[in-house]
Amino acid sequence: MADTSHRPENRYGNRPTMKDVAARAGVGLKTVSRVVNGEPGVTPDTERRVQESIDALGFRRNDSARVLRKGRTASIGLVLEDLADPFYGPLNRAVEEVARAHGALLINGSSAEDPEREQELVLALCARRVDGLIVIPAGDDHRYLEPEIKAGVATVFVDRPAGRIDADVILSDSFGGARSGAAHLIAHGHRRIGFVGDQPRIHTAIERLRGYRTAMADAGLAIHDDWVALGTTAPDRVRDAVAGMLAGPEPVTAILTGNNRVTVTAVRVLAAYHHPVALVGFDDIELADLLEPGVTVIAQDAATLGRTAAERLFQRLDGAADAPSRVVLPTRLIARGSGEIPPSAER
Amino acid sequence: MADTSHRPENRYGNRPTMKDVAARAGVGLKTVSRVVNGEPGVTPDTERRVQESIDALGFRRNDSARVLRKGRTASIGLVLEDLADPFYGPLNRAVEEVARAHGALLINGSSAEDPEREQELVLALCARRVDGLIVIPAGDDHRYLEPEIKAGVATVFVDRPAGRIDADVILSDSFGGARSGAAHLIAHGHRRIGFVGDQPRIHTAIERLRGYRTAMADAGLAIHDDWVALGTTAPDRVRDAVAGMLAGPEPVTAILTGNNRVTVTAVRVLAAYHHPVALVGFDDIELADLLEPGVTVIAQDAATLGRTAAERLFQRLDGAADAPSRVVLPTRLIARGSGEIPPSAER
DNA sequence: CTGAAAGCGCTAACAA
DNA sequence: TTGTTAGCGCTTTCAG
Repeated sequence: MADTSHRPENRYGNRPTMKDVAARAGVGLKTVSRVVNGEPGVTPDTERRVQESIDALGFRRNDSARVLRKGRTASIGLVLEDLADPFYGPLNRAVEEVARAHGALLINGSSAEDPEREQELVLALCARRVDGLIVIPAGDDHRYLEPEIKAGVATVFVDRPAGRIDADVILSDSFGGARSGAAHLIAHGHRRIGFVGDQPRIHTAIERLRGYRTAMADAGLAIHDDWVALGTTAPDRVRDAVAGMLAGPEPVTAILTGNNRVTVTAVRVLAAYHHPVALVGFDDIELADLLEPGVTVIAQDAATLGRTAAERLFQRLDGAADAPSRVVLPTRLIARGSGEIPPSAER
Repeated sequence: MADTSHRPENRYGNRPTMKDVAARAGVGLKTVSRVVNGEPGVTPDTERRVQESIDALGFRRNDSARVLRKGRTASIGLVLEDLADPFYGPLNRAVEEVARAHGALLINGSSAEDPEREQELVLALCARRVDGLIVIPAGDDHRYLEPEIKAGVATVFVDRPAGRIDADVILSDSFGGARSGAAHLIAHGHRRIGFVGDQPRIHTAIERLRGYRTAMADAGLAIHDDWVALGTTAPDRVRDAVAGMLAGPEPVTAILTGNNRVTVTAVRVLAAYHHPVALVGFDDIELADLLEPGVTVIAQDAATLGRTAAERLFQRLDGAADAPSRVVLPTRLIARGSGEIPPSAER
């Protein structure tokens, strides 16, 4: 145990404070503060002496104290569903880049699609006094955020709208995207089309289902009960859902999947199936173009979703006080083969 | 503009403090603190009155102030290369889960493979007084961290070792993995094998190259200069590198790629090539099993990497003072077809 | 069981 | 140009 410490013990291990630096440099506390923060009004000579003390002591400003005094933490929180889901990677990164451009750090966490965990996380972030919050909601009731928002925590929702409160939101056009996906399959001759989506609690799941229903109705096609399956994205659940649609009395000839997790599993199931079945997936997935057939998808732009949300957040932080807005980004259908497979001959 | 505020203005928008709660409940400040923190020694009746005030005022404890006083922030920092890279998603998530289990929040950021940005981020995290740091290094000199570590910031490196300082590190067996990948190709009859890797500044790139060289040497095979290409993972660079190896005077019949980003581009190039070329990729990639041929990979377990690192970090935070350790996790070769393609007939 | 006082490390406001 | 004083909102200490 080396005994080099001649500095007073303090709670951060053994960190020098501005006071220590000031003492060593033989100047006042405020002078150190000025040097550390690059404020004007310090002789080059004094500055040099202070800087020397800083280096010698290994001083690093304690931002916790600074935050307490200044009232802004220069950090924002991002709550998403799953940090490991590739869909959220680009979104996360885009938010980070905007935050960085504004000198803010990013604190983030996964709700794991659990409303309670979402709330717990969000409130923990509020206790840390993040300046703003970007939330991909898991729950559908965000009234718990009202006092926070009233207290000045800027909040933007992405990917799904807030529940029961009025707030900024950035969405992809789930309804339109799903509708065009289903219409695409119909245009290629399909009449019996299945929809495998996410849990009905999730807004996008419902919207995509609605898009599918609308396209079917527009084409005058009835939907058999067995053709719609909402639920978790667990591979087993998806596997069963797809198998069910393929095996029933009115087997589908095409499937529309509700998100990237579902698509990946559906691709696996269909690859092993004895008959060609058409597939359109919501969300683009890596390597989709190289599969045989390529996977036709309705792509959303996750990075733009994140960037737009973060920019909106910083507008709010910079004082924008207009009414909450709702931005809906378009989706894009990318035909790669799987969505253009014609209905297979009757069994 | 509603004028409901009869509370004193303070800097966080308009947030009530413990003092406000105390005043309203007609109790002392410390009593509020006790209730908020669930400390014993408060009459049920008093507690009820305080709780009522808390709810009415929408009070939320200011953790910044708490942190200043207590010295621990209950947050850890994670610096990785790119939040959008699917390889880091599971790692990130695993770290988050461990942090959560320990009641800590996760602050994270991307170094974008830029040593300066890494340092900037790390020091910003230190200024926030994160309790600990998990770093996937971009740079190769971490002496800038010495004062921080000495001051008590626990630090664990993952995926790549620290440069010029002694610290805990969790790695995958890059050397062994690459060696087995190359040996696998050799066992399948290849003699001219190329290696396309990441930038030579990156430790794993060098280790994997070394694994490749060792396997070749073990088999008594010479390596032509054109067969090794290190550089960025930009698709264009990889495309050119692969094309070069395929076109030279001594064209390769098989390729070993150095990470997931490189593999994805190599798969694209080879899919468009007129000749079958064998491929083994470092890192598993989603849907690799469904391509034709399936992509043979050397898989590392990113989640375990992250979990192990986080657990080590919390051991340190809980006082573990043993010498820095180095953990090397095994990799696993998954044969799916592309690595078992025999050398193609001479042109 | 309860509360008053001191102080965490910093910055704002003012004085010298 | 420099330093002093008074907090930021909380927890710790110690006295009622």
